[in-house]
Amino acid sequence: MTTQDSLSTRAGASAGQSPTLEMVAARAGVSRATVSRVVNASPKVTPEVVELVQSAIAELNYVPNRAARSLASRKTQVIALVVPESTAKVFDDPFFAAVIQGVALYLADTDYTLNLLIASETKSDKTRRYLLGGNVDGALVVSHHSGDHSYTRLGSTLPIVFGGRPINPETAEGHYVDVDNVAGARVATERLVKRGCRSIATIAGPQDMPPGIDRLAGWKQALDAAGLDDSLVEFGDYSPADGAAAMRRLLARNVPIDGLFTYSDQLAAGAYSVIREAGLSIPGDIAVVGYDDDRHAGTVDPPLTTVNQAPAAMGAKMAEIVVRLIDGDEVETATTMPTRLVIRESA
Amino acid sequence: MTTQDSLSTRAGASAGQSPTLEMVAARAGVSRATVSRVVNASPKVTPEVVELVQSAIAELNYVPNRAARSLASRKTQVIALVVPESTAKVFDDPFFAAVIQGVALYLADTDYTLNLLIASETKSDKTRRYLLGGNVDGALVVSHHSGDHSYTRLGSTLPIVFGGRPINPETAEGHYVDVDNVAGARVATERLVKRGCRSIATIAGPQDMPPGIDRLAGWKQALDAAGLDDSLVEFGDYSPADGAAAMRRLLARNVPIDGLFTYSDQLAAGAYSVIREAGLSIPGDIAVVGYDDDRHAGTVDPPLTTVNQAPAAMGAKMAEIVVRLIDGDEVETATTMPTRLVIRESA
DNA sequence: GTGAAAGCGCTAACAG
DNA sequence: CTGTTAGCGCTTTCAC
Repeated sequence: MTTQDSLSTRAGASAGQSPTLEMVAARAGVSRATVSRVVNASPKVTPEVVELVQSAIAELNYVPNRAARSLASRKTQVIALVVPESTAKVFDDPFFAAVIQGVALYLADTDYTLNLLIASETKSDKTRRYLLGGNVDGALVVSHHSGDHSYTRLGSTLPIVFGGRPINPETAEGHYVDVDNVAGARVATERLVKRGCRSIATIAGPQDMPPGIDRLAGWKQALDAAGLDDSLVEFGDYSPADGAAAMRRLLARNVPIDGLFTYSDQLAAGAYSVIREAGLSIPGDIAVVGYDDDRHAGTVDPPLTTVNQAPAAMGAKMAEIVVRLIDGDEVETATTMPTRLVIRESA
Repeated sequence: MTTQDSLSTRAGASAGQSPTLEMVAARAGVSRATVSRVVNASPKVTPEVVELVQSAIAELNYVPNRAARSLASRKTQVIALVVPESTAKVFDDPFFAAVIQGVALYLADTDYTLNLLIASETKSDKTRRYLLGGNVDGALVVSHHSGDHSYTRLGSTLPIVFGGRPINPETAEGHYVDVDNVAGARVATERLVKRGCRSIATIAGPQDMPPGIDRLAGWKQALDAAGLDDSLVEFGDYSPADGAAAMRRLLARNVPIDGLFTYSDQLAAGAYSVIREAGLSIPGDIAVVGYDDDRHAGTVDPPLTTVNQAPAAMGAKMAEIVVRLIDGDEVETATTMPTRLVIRESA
């Protein structure tokens, strides 16, 4: 008589309750152990029996229960992808979005499940405990701010790989895969040099994290190697607006500039508008090279020459590495992904 | 002496094996059932005992084992976020990225875990079975292509909510949250009308999916209400290049145009360049309103007046709804998120 | 090669 | 309000 109807939502399954391993065993006329072996592709099971079990599985449309399997095997088959909240802007960044995509795509072909976890700083404890509480087999951490390598400590307890080099590799534990930012920036800048630019400026990125530091370093290397002045640097953060502001500052120096390398395509977009406002042409007056090869790079006017980092590949690599780590393989601590200069029309 | 150090990665756990509920019980001098009650915040436990148990939990740094809990309670506490692979471009789209972020953020405050699942069309079966195999308590589906509502069928078996209205709401099962695209487009167009524009064109989006259809309809509604001509429509897809091409076609009609509404900010960006090429000014000659309020909207020149959809809020709403559905609550099938006109300088 | 038995860590009636 | 008793569905020695 009670209003238990709302329960139906859960109870509704009455029709086809998920078949259990036991039901498969009964149907195939073998023991549960055997079914388990077949499911786990154990080598020592008679081919005929395998056949038998498999068809039973198919007929019943059996799907192993993850929780049970996990409980019994003491493996979760779950890999956490941790995104520090301060870096939640990560989702705003095509680069990270692609990394995440790469991770998900790679894992889709394995038996691992991806646990997307955004970790708010206020409850970093909760996250930490979740990770160490035996709820995941391994973790991936992507973050903008190196400071977030607070998770670095987990490295000794749980297989973990970071996206991007930690601030202090010597100190940090855990593996990481990074893109070769200095080489990328160097090659980008060299493009400008070869083009004949003699006064090359840069709108650098945040210097509190590796990419910002490395790209600036790469720019310097190229300039120094060419014997050019390396004092034309202004800093920007992420948005086109930052790029515009930085470009204004650069122009305000009243020093002729014929080449520009920016920390990101977004920054370049901002610089574009200011350059144009100033009545200058691209690449005629100022040739510009960006970084990221984001989706807008090819459609801005003129199409932007930039550095492609294959972020999806990086994500896949990270995933591949945790999996290997979980399997107990030895993996070198650092993995560096190559970068590629994409030449379009801005330089 | 040996270089076995790297192995410590896995072996390190030897020190502190995760404490079990039983250990907590022993330490607190109560039964496991009581500890379980405390952990699950059961109302009927003496405050003193709660105290006792909680300190034992704290001391032991106990974290409940999800698999065991799930197995015993027959709930997984997992919500899947399904992203059809063809829509993997979703990660390229700031809108969807924000939706995902909204989902993750919302779930972070609940006891649910987010399972990011990219579903390749080739193995949609695998995905389907995974979802129905009792591995998740509910699912969220975000996709560009309405066709992907193939997952629509799961609605009757598993709590599921879609992002965006299905092609055919009457036929589809499951709940969905959508943004009010027609209202958004109408308001955007009305802005143009109020501004005094009498010849308002539109660069519409793909007509094979709801947003494209709805935004075009909203534009028409505003025009019809004002008694203006609604024949100035050209179609574009996603890129600025499409927008440029469509604008060219519009201009080629040789009909005076003083207002333009575009399906997206990207399309507007393309239109911008063509309008300028034609020697026309914005908003002087042609006022333009975009849609999406993407991160570039505020930095283009002139800053674009556009429609903001609060994608993160939509994601949070989707998450909130599945959770309610899982709890057995009744929730209206359709939820519509409001839209907001962001007035800048282009109109 | 296959089966039997014993749990994995936790929740859920059911007593008391 | 708290303890007892059974499992949840699967893996895993250990015999046969």
